[in-house]
This record gives sequence, structure tokens and C-alpha cells, in this order.
Amino acid sequence: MKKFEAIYMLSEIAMRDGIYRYLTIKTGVFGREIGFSQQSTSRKLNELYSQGLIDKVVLIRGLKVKITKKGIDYLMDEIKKMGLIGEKIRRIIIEGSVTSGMGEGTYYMSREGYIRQFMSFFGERPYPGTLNILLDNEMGEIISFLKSNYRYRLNGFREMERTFGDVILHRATLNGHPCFIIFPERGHYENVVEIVSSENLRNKFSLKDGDRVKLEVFPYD
Amino acid sequence: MKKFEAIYMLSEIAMRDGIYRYLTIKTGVFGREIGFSQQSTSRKLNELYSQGLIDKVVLIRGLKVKITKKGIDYLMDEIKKMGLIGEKIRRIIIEGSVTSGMGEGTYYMSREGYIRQFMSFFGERPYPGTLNILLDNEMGEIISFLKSNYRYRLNGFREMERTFGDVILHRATLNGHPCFIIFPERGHYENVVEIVSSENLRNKFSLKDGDRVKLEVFPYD
DNA sequence: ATTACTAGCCGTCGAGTAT
DNA sequence: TATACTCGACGGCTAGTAA
Repeated sequence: MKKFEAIYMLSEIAMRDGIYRYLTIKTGVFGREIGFSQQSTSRKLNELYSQGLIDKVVLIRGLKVKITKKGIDYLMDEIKKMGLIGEKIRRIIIEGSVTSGMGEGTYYMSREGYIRQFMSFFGERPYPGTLNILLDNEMGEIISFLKSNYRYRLNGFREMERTFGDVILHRATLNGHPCFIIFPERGHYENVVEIVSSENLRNKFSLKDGDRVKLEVFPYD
Repeated sequence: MKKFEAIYMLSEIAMRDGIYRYLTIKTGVFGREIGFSQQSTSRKLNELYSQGLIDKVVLIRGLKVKITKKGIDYLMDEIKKMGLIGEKIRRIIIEGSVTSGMGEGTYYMSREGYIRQFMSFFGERPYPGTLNILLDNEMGEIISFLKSNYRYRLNGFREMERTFGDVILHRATLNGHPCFIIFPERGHYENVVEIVSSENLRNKFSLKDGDRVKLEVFPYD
């Protein structure tokens, strides 16, 4: 049996609480639930047993199984790996340096039309200005992912004859400090991103143009 | 392709950072790394592609792959499931009620031979007494697991003609408050467990005999 | 009733190879 | 040089059935 198949079997047992106590099952019913025939289930459980990954006792009708210490360790290894992948998915790391940019974001983030929506999401008032970060390398793929897969979006509006478009927003941290990264929904890729926070980040961290910063973006938070 | 096999493939791509950016691979090399032939790897990647789980571009030599949004969601679901199983493994929940017990633990936990070892593990001095909890149901399987799979053990010693045996110890919480659960290594199962803490838990929580408590034990912490 | 063996079938694997 | 198709071989799957 392939490793990932054993992990699958163990995780199905674990989900049914067969970790510290015996779980009573019937190969037919359990098999149907996990997508195998009665016979295959029987064979696979015996295989797990002979590998020392589960304890198994045959009862008059049915059997009881329990994951062994070895099985738990085996499963735990895989859970840790999956946890690491989860981290990679949840936390996108971007590095770059502070730049002055064109100050467009500042004009945007002082519009009440955006501020009201921002506050309804996060309960805090954004500092009316953005910090611009010049990205190190070609980050087009990541930026386009962040533009199309978002949780927060500020709807556009018209104000004084001018149209303000939709804005995509992600939670992030700048050198560990919570903030937000924003993108205009329309517009092509630029290697500069804008950061919004309730504070003036440039002053708070005494940032000068060219200073290195590490951004972590959390598209699922 | 079975679901768990697809998850395996996706996780191998994810580990190599094929999440937000394209990952350049060769079916032969990648296949060898993940345990399949060049041909099977090619076939499986095409299958993932036709299911919309990855993007794939054939290059002059090799190909580049990237997990799609659908693929990330698919993988995330599984990661969450694994996380839940991890929680089940890490945190064993035991319920019961406060009882007076026989006061044996109090005598034990005032021996300097144990206290010194306890302090070297946890840096705090245990209150010289134990709180006894009468377990609700038959918990023999769980208790025997905790007795044989432990991280902390206080070695026994001789003192004044009396022998003190080895003691197994686990981190735990009582109604959310950090504490420790202890078992004599020798001796058969009893449905009473003893709790040690740096404070007098009975006073701190105004516990009377019969009061319901929820214990969470963390065998991996 | 339910587990698990046997036998035959079916699908997956990978060597060979076209592109 | 690579990917990916074809096809023969092998292994795993399940129906039938013994225990």
C-alpha cells in the first residue's frame, strides 16, 4: 500500500476518534464510507495492522481498531508537513524597499467613499496616505493572484466628476506590524505596491527611501 | 486518480513553491522524487490539469506547473481536515468531578526528590498537594496510553526506608488553567486522576467535592 | 451475521517509442 | 533533448464464498 493511502486510512480512523480508544467498525460499512469494497477494506486494515500502524481485534460482529503510537507518529509527521504547506498558502512573503512612488494612493485613501468601507471591515480609520514598496524581483504572478483572489474589496464610486474604481485589499504585516496592501482592481501590473495602515508607517518605523522591508500578505485572513 | 493521490501530487508541488508562481520541473526528475516513473508522472500531471487543479505549460525542455485557485482550495480543505486531526491528537479531553481521594498524591508531591525534578522541567514549585478528579466513564484505554506515551517522567528514589516509584507527568489544563496530570508508573488503572499545579487549585477555583471539571491533556507539549 | 480467502478481472504502471 | 502515446505486464480490486 502506498504511503499516502495508509495516511488516508489512518486519517479516516482518526476522524472517527480511533486515536486513544478503540473504534468499532464493520469493514462493509467503513469501506463504503471511505470509498472501498468490504474486501479491500479488510485487506487494507490487515496491511496497516501488519505494519504496526493500528491495533485490530476481530469481534463476533465487526472489529475494533485503534491507531498505535507508531501510527500516531506516522500520521503526525504528515500533519506537520501539511501544516507547513498551509503556512505557505496562508502567508505570502514579499520583499522590497521603500520608495516615494507617485503619491496616488494618498489621494485615494483620503476619499470618504473608501474610508467608510475600510472602517466597516476593520473598525479603524486608515491614515490618509500610503507607503510605497518597490518589489525586488518579478512578482507579477503573485500580484495577479492577489488581485483575483481576495477577501476584501472596496467598491468604487463617483465624486466631483471623477470616477474612483474598485480597490482590492489584503491583510498584511510590514516588518511584523499589521497593515493592509491595496491594489486598484483595474490597471496592469506594476512593481510597486501600496501599504495602508491606521498609523503613518513611514514615521513610526523611521523609514527612508531605499530601506529594506519584508511584507507578509495573508490572503485567507 | 484517487483523491488522496491528487492531494499527494498537489502537496509535492506546493512544497516546491508551485503555489503562487510557476514551478519548472521535468517529469523524469520530479517523478523520481515523488515515487513514479516519467510516464506515470506525465499522465498524472495531465490528469490534474484536466481537472483544473493545476496550470501546465510545456516548455522546450521540461514544463512549468502552478496550482490553480481551485487546486489551492482543494488542498486547503484537506489541510484543514489534517489540522483538526492534529488537534484531536494533541488535546485529549477528559471530564469528571472533584473528589477527595485518599490524599496519597499530597504526600508524594511534598517529597523534595520529586519537587527538584519537577522544577528542573517546568521552573516552578508545585503546590504540595493534589486535586483528585473522579473520571466520568471508563477511561482505561486513554489513561494507559498516557502512562506509556509521555514526555515527562520523575525518577523514583529511596528516602527514609521508603521507596518512591517513577511518576509519569503530562501538561494539562483544568477548566482552561495550566496544570499537570500525574500517574504513578506502576499500579493498575484507577478512575481517579491527580492534578498538580503551582497553586492550590481547590481554593483558587473554590472547588467542592462533586463539582464538574473539564481536563485537557497535552501529551505532545 | 461478518471477516477474510481465492480467483479472475480490470486498471494502473512503465518500457518502448513517436514526436 | 524533452513530453506523452501505445501496449504488454503486473498488481490491486472486488465477486463469490468458506469459515
